[in-house]
Parts: sequence; C-alpha cells; structure tokens
Amino acid sequence: MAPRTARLSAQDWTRGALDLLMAEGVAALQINRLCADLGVTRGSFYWHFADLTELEAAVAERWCEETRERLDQLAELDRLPPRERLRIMTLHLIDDASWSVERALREWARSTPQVAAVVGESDQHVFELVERAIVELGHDPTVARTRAGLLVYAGIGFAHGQSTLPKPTEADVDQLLDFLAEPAS
Amino acid sequence: MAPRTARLSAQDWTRGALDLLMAEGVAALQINRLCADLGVTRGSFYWHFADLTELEAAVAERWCEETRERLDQLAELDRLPPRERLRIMTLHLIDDASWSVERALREWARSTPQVAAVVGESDQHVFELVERAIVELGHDPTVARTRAGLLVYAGIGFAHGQSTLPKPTEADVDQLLDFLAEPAS
DNA sequence: ACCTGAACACCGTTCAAGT
DNA sequence: ACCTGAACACCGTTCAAGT
Repeated sequence: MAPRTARLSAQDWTRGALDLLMAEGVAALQINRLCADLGVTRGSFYWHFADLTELEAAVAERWCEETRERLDQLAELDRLPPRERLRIMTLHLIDDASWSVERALREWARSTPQVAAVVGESDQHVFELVERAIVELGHDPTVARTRAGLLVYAGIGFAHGQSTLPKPTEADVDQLLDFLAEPAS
Repeated sequence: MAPRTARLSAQDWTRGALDLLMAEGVAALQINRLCADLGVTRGSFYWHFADLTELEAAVAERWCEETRERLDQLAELDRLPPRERLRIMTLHLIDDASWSVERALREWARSTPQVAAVVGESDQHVFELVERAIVELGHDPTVARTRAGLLVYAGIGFAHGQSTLPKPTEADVDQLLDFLAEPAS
C-alpha cells in the first residue's frame, strides 16, 4: 500500500485510523489497536499527536475532505437536470455503506467541538446542494428551504436509525421525489 | 426524594443512572460516578448487575416505558383531528430537550442489541402513530407509508444533528404539514 | 440480602532514554 | 526526528470477607 518506510508520519496514523474505523467501527479505535496495526509501540503515538482527541480531529478533517470531494463529484452532475441529481444523491445515501463512518463522526461531534465543526460544515454543504436543486425545479426560496431541510434531515435520520423502520426501495425514492418536486398549492 | 433506606434496590440504580444521564450526558455514566452519587462502593454495583451493559439495558428499558407513556398520552389526542395531532407531535419533538437522552440511547443501541431492540420498538411506535394520522388525512396506504417515513426519519435526523442546519420555526412546521397533507398528484 | 475493600486487567498518558 | 519501555492514573470487573 503506502511506501513502507521505517518511520511513520502523522498521515500514516490518520490513514490507519480511518481504515480501522471503517473496518471495525468506533469501538475499535484504540491506541493499542492502532499500534499493533502499524507495528509500533504506544509511546510512538504521542510523538505525533498530543491526544486521542487530536487524532480524532485529524481523522474527521480527512474524512471531511474525502466526503467533500465525493459530494463535489456528485454536484458536478450540474449539467444533469436537478431532479436526476436529487435522485442520484438520495440513492447514493441509501445503499452506501459509508454512513458507518458518518455515524461514528457524529458520535465524536458530541464530545469534541472540532469534529462538530467539520460535521456541521459537511451537513451545510449537502443542504445547499439539495436546496439549489429544488430551486432549479422551479420553487421559490421559502418552499425550497423547507423541503430541502426535510430531505436532508431525513437522510441524516436514515443514516442514524439502523432501525427497524422500513428501508425505502428505489420505487419509494421515486415516489418521494415526485412528491418533493410537486408545485406548492 | 426516594425513601432513603440503608440498602439499595436495582430500581434505585436505574433511577440514578437515568438522572445522571439526563443531567450530564452519556460520558458521565460511569460506575464510580454513580457510586459516589448513591454513597456506596464499586463492588456493590456488581451485586445488582452483572455488567455495565446490563445497567444500560435496564436504563433503556425504563426510558422506553416512560417514552411510551408520553407517546400514548400524545396519541390520546385521538379525538383531535389528525392534522392537529401531527402538529403537536412535531412541535413537541422540536423544542423538547429530551433528545439528549434519546441520542445517548441510540449510541448504546449500536453496541448493545438489547438497547437496539428497545429503540427500534419506540421508532416503530412513532411511525405507526404518524402513518395512521396520514391515512386519516385521506391518503391511501402507499402514500401514507412514504410520507410517514419521511417525517419520522426527519425527526430522528433532527434530534441527531445538533447541527448547523436551520432549526425549523413554528411557521416552517405549518408549511411542512400543509405539504405532507397535500393530495397526491 | 446487600455491601466493603483489595486485587487485577486494560487503556490513555507521560517521560526519560535510545537511535 | 522518531521510537522504546517503564511507570502512573483511571475504570471495569472479580471475589473473599463482612453484617
């Protein structure tokens, strides 16, 4: 994978942490565990980071960058009609396994403000993309704001309830988007 | 408060745990902390519970009961028109501070299946209340299912994103409910 | 039946010492 | 500049012993 130099960089640690996080969830993100993966002892970690919290912030930052890229790629579908854009984003959310990381991030966000800032930024970004698409659909700003809020919050809720609630099918999504696209009465 | 007997019951522990949880969040729920509150030593805890996990499950159970009661009270507004019922439930969600506990519960749910079951049950309950209200509004079951899902997921999302996203005003809620009540095209 | 207190394992954190 | 290894504090857990 990465060039296997004898010594590690901070980058190597955040990379390893993100991998661990995605593979085994937030509970596995421990210093001992990481050290084992990287073939190094505990003390080494503290040369690169002041704290577990600092590592988490770095991981969050990195995750945010990667997420932003992914989102921008999606938004690059700028030439696609807005309806199609929403469809792709929504379906992406539903079957993507990436919310296991997102859930972990939101957990951290509660205890460490740095992570909260990063998550908030990401939410804001998604919200704007969705809002813009709905405006392009021909709605005035007030309506767009409400409906975008509804959809984005529902997305967060879906990612968070690994719940017993029914998982929407593709047909459900189409029906839902028809609904969101409807002209205001 | 409670009758101050010398010896404690399991009930006293769950009560104390829930209080601690609401007051100081999930991070404060430690055995040492609880023991200090209850004026007792660590070992005592293990006479009542096998595990921290078992305590958490008990707390979750109790929270679920209390939540169910609250929900049933809300649903007892059965004689109110469905639209009004939805309005009350939604507003209740928005300004209620009780989701700090709910968030904690969902965090646990990820690591302990017992808690997950309890949270799932609660979600299901809310979903059914909302779905029924939308059916009463005159929609057929398919439409009701989609829209109820949207609203409930949005509710979960709202409770979870302590986010930078705009918090809906009362006017927003009315607009939103107008929207959800709209006849299908 | 309910609790104490000592003991242990595990994990985050520090730091002097090595290369 | 990057890492080791020993040490410490803290927390969950066990258990023999007390009342």
